[in-house]
Amino acid sequence: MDLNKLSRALIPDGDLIAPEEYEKIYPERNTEKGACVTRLAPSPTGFIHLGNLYSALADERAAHTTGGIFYLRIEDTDEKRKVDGAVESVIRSLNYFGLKFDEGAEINSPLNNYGPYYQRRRAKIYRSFAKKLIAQGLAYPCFCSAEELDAVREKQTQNKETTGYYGAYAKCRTLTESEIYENLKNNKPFVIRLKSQGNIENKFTFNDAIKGDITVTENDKDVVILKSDGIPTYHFAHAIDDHFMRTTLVIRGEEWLSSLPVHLELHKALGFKPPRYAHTCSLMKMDGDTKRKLSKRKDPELSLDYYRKAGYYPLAVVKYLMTVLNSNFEEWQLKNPEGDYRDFKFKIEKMGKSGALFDLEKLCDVSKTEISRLTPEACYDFLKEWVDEFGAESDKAHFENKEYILKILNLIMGVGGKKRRKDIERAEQGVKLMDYFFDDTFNVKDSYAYDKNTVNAVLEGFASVYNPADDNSVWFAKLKQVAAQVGFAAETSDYKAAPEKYAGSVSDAAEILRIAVTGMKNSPDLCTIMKILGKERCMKRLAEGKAK
RNA sequence: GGCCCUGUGGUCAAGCGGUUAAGACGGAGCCCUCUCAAGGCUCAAUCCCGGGUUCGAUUCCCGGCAGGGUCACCA
Repeated sequence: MDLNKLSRALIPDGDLIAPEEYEKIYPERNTEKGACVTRLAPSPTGFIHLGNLYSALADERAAHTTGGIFYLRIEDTDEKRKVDGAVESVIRSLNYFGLKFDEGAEINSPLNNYGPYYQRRRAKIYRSFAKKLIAQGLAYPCFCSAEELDAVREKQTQNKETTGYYGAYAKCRTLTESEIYENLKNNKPFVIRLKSQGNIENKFTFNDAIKGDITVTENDKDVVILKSDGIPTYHFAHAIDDHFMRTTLVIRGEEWLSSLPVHLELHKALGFKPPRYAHTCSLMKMDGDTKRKLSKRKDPELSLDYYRKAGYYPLAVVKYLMTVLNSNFEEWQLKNPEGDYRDFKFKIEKMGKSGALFDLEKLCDVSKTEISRLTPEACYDFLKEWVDEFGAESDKAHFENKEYILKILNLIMGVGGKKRRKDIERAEQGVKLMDYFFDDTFNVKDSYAYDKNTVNAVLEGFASVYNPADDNSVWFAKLKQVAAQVGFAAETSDYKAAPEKYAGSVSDAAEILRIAVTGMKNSPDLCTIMKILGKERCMKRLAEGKAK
């Protein structure tokens, strides 16, 4: 059979560039030795969740800790998956979490010499190589219909054989020249398949950057490389793109591990040196009582927009993910509390071999800690940004008064101060925490544990002696005095020694006062709160807080 | 079902033939204290099971078991 003629018949495109030329068009990158070139290669569904960020972070760190390049390629070979605005959404989401691409789709970069970065726009490259493979006898046309393939698969399943297009099942592998041209003449749709040279009996060991040595068998499936619409499958596009975009480290989910033999064979057939692979374990989620991989379809609450909306501090999300990525990150951070996570020596080899359960509680802890380290100004900016986008009207109005919010953050939340409080775990909840500082959102949540007379005696008593100029000790001394007047123990120790002698202790008096002023049993330092609220507002609350 | 990966407290996990089996989150308790938060201290809690190899296995080997992944003209 004249294979050159066949390749021209199958790929008649007149505008193809010879395969050899591409080595010159996309030369090796002149990065330093050891530099990793990595990529994020999403399909343009526009929906990215925590799992994607996790893997993107691994890519980004691997590149940027080695002086390499992190680029964005869009795998849009499946038309059905396309969503408008998806690419911008990916970039925006990643930027929000501080991850930046050096190169790629929709990135304005001087490094953009390896494009186009959309696979659909690379059709010529793929077709040029498919043509070459056909001419070499390493690929062939397959005219089987979906129905025929289904029937074969069903038969294989029944016979408990491995499903797929291989060996004797690869019907079109042995088509005669005249059969092929007859089919072409009849415009019968076809795909191009790899003519696998592998043998399923042969095992070989492959080294994965994360999993270590993995023993697999050679591929013997004649996988589709060009679909009937002339667009490549993932496998073929991956081999060509990662080669010509000069990716050195392919980091991808472990769901790809099983098709690794295909990819290796494809590289061999194309004459490419395969990149290093790192198959990451996916982030898991508890579903009932079993673990399950995070899923786009099933877990919309894990979309990155969800975290933005809930107001998690973006850096905290990244740091949480870092702890999952490299478990020694946490220790490093403990030793370098001021350290930028970018200074941590990320190692792809240190990544865990088993899927980690996503731990929301831990994320919350990291988020709280990060926010507590902020200066009041930085915290204000963070909260303000959230309020502008997601806050209620009342929140927006409150945040117009920056000085007042800063006072609250500074003194009450202890943000940035020595006496750190970790009250704010995310913007949504932090903003709510401030409600009682404003008259329109102040409401009484807790109720008094004492009778009307006692409550009112405490409130009236304190109102009559309160002076906002008092410092903390004077303020507390006055409270003790009022407490004693209504039959409470002025010293907690006295109360503990003989509870039957008192109606309560000074802390009970404080509770009454606290409920009147903040509406809650629990709050930060009351004396400071009252100073921020101002005398007028305090007196009003003391008066209105009286038991009816 | 075939094939591949994984298996240390509730969770994330150090460990890499001999350890009192780190640390973090969470839990419990105590201290501090006007309550809460924070902080300090303390405690409970782990090597999937069975065989080997070895003077000695969490660690190495084999077999189970369990969990995950994958078997498309989807990525």
